[in-house]
Amino acid sequence: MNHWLFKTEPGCFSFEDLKNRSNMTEPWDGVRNFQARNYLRDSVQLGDRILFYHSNIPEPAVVGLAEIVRAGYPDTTALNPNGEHFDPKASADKPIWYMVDVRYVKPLQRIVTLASIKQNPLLADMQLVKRSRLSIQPVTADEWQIIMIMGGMVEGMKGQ
DNA sequence: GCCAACGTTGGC
DNA sequence: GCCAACGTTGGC
Repeated sequence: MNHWLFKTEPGCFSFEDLKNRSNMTEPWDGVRNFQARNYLRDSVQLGDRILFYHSNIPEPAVVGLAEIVRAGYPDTTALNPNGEHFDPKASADKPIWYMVDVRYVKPLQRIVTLASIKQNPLLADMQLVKRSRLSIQPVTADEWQIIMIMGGMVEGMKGQ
């Protein structure tokens, strides 16, 4: 199983919004970056776990956990000329863009801010630190575990 | 709202 | 196929 970090602007779609969706599930569409697309198309698998990250706010942070409930499939919002994610180069035959479905799991006990991630030398190699603009990022098992500890999700380590 | 980082586009 | 120009992201 792989781990990922998915970024979103909470003003656009937040972790709370995900919780309020039917079945707490939402298609993760509109990704228009090739590197992120490649992850969605080729690497993200059913059951993979997600760090849900809020960007573009005063205190950017990982706020909760989600999971993949459907692996990559064509992002049809690229075919809708009236939608904001329309791409004239995409077609049903060659969709270009891909999406996955994600489901709400649970919030972190404590959010893990970008500032605290940057301060942790064990997380210095995280994509979030090194390539901050990428909206879909792989997270290693070690990094995941550290975030879980920082987020108060590991028994006996709350309050650290 | 500024600006650095960086991905994408397009002229040659 | 190089690389300058341009657009977007996202932290601050």
